[in-house]
Amino acid sequence: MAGPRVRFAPSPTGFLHVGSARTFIFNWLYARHNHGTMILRLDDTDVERNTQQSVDSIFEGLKWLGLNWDEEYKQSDRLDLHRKTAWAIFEKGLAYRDFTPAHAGDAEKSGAQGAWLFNPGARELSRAESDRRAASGEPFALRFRVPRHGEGYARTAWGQPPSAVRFAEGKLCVHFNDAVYGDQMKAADDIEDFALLRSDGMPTYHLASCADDVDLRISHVIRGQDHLTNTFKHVLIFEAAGAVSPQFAHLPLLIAPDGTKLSKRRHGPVVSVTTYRDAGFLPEAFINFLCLLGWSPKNDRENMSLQELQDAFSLEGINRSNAVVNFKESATSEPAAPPSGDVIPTAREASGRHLLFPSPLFASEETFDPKALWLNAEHIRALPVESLSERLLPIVRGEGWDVSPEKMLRITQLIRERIKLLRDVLTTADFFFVKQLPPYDAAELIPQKGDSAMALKVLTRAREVLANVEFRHDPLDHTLRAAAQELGLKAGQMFQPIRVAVCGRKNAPPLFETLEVLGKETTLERVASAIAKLQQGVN
RNA sequence: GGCGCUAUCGUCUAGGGGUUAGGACGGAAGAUUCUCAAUCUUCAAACCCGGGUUCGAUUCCCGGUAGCGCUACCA
Repeated sequence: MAGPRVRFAPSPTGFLHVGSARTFIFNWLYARHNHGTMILRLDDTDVERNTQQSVDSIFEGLKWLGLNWDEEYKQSDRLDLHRKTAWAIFEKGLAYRDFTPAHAGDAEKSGAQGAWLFNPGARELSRAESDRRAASGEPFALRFRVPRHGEGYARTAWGQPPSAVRFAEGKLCVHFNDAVYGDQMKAADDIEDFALLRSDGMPTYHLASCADDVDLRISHVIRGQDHLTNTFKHVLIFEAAGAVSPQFAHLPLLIAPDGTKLSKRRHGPVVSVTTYRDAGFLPEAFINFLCLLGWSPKNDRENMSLQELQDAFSLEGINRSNAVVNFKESATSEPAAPPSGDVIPTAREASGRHLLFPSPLFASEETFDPKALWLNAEHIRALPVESLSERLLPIVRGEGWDVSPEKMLRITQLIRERIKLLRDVLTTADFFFVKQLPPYDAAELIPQKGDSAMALKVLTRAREVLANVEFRHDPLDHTLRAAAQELGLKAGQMFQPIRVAVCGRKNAPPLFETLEVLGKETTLERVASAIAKLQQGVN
């Protein structure tokens, strides 16, 4: 295959978060748009922090997105390649052993003066001396010998015309071109002698990443902008390894409304992909949303299918400034006690389950970026009813409610314009599923410009009339309107008490369709108990 | 501290030397309707600051400021 080869290379140190998901999606889109190859590579060289649990949750997130990849690798399987690459660089004289002990994580920031470049003495160590100390078992890190001004770099591998290393403005500079950020140049004297191999022999991220990119023939590296300045090091490694650098494209970062980077610690579950899945986002809507952060098709299109995204995607559409994922932070801060009942979906109350713990995972709708919700609603409406219904069914059943697929389909038609998240089915259509309506205030039964006597009159009449009508839309319509006229009421005044009696609330799908699905028996039962409720209130 | 990147409505963005600075979400108002939703109409809402270049800068250049990133034997 002649197309580009791109990779998504997460390090398994946590769940899949939205920023990583977007990086994955952009890589995928680029690969598919250009008939290339999508590679998944687990960058797991940090044995301390990697966990299997994290690997699992990353796969879980990717599986939900539903975007496939063509090849899969794990860096920990390829350590030999990394080491071989490192030592080849060493043999060229472009890396050296540093016997200086690693500083134990302290912040010796070298304060006022410039950045740290290398440890004194390590660079100049003769090869013989270096070999001797290594042979004696003394631990060392292998460091890259970043070309320095006045060190005769021309004698090394550097300096040939296509080199990334060149003189500019009297300084030795490293250069590369980024598809998003354009030409990038940095003085070599601002790049420290970074490590290739740790003293335990494990490759560092920089080395492993580049060695694998070479070996896997990666043509385009599309990743977060947090790697932009690392790229100077990478370009150096590629060249030292005798390889041509891939084309780089760095993505603007996704940040939280408070301007800081997204972190689970600070911002809670809204940064995890599975939260969106569990809240009832459609993967295609979530993908659509993420694509609009930091990329634009430049034609005002927003609501797009996967295929449309794939057709429209290009690196030129990526912009350079960070984008805010506009979720509500207050709703997600985890220790904040569940304040009042309104956080708890009524469906849960009704079913009497999970009552005590409104999991932050299912934080209210207001938690999510409004645009994400809007897009999700758009995608929900764009779905064929049958397929929407199929997705809703397991959610309803998961709540312990039994519905037949046939009934679910009819309900779906009534709610599809009324839900933003799949899970909203539980709060929007609950009255279709429960046998017993959750308690509601009898005052709700009272129509506009009416009193409880009017409500009683309406419901009493409705009970008589409904007992003798066929439960289909038109007969219901005619009968109830006629009843209203007969009672000298406006249609709305007639319908509202019935709606509340039957749904337990004022806001619900259209009345006749609702009654049709509910059926005569349930309807009459609920009207009867509403009448009882009213009579109770009167006494 | 050093180095780098960025800066258009609240948010996501389009645009570009001369525009009524466009779209979307969200907000407000109205229409429609048996409520809600959907739909439609309308409204409010932005070029970070200061210098240059220019007949003219929001756009180009420089400086400032702010935000973010990197500055690890993390990735």
